[in-house]
Amino acid sequence: MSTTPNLTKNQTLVLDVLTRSDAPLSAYTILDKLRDSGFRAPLQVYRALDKLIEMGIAHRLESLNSFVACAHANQSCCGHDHGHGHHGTVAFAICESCGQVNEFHDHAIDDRLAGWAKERKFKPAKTTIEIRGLCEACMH
Amino acid sequence: MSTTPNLTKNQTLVLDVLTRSDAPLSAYTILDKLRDSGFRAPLQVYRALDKLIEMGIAHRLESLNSFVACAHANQSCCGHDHGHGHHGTVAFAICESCGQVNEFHDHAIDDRLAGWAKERKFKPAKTTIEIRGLCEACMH
DNA sequence: GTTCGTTGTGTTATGCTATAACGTGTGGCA
DNA sequence: TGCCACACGTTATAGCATAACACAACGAAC
Repeated sequence: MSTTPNLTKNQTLVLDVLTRSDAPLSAYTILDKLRDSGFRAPLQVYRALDKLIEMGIAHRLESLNSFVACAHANQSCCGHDHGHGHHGTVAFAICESCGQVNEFHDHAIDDRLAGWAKERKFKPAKTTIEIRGLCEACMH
Repeated sequence: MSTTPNLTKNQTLVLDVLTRSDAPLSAYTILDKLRDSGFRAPLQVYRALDKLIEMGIAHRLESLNSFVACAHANQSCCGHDHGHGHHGTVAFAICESCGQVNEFHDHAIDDRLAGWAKERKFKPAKTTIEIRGLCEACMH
């Protein structure tokens, strides 16, 4: 049932690193972690990331210049399966203390943004929602 | 009634450049535009930008690594005046063809994000909402 | 199977974005 | 006067991203 196309060797390596990490990673950090696997240049990382993001398996966090594996890969959303649990726009809550990221989505927000866009005849291609702050564990 | 503190010389210069531009500018582009005014180093721009953003007079567009003047400076929002028209979170619609940016805010979205945060005891510090796409004029 | 286009890959070089570290100058204020 | 806070100036460096070129692997069409 999975619509995941087979990943290439480099894509698999990058995705594995992201999946094993509990915090976002920069492209250069990923590169360092993959030197033993034969990676030598940033482009090898960026090219793999581009594809993973295009497939919806990874996300870029704009406010951090770094990357995470999709937390909802291969999950359907609210009964609809669009491939990789592709649910409208994804939002991120990023703890500035511990670095942990919480990925979620909210149809009400999607609708609201879609409504704004429709009114103005603006055609959305990609939407970024990132909340930076402190998670419960770090507020003490 | 304005709560704007007096801006320093460098802050004024940077804000003027942003205000005159009809599209976001990168820090280095601002630097180039201010060489004749005596600017020599990126830090002069970044320091001014930091203050302007702190005051809410300018915004950073995370997905573009660039900056705009606040479109709502000195305006109150829905009857409430919090200084610089400080209304919850601001969202941006960015046209990837012409570069124009539309700044807006939506209380329903604010409420929704605040609700999510409250449920998880997450304390938001700064929220980024950016829609990239095509504006009406560029869709033809 | 050969030809050809597409896609992934490897490598070098370069450009853009942002901050560290240090020093100077100025104005307010006890 | 002496101190503090803050803006400013400068050099150097760190961190993020892509251009340009070359080669290899694969599949489709003939």
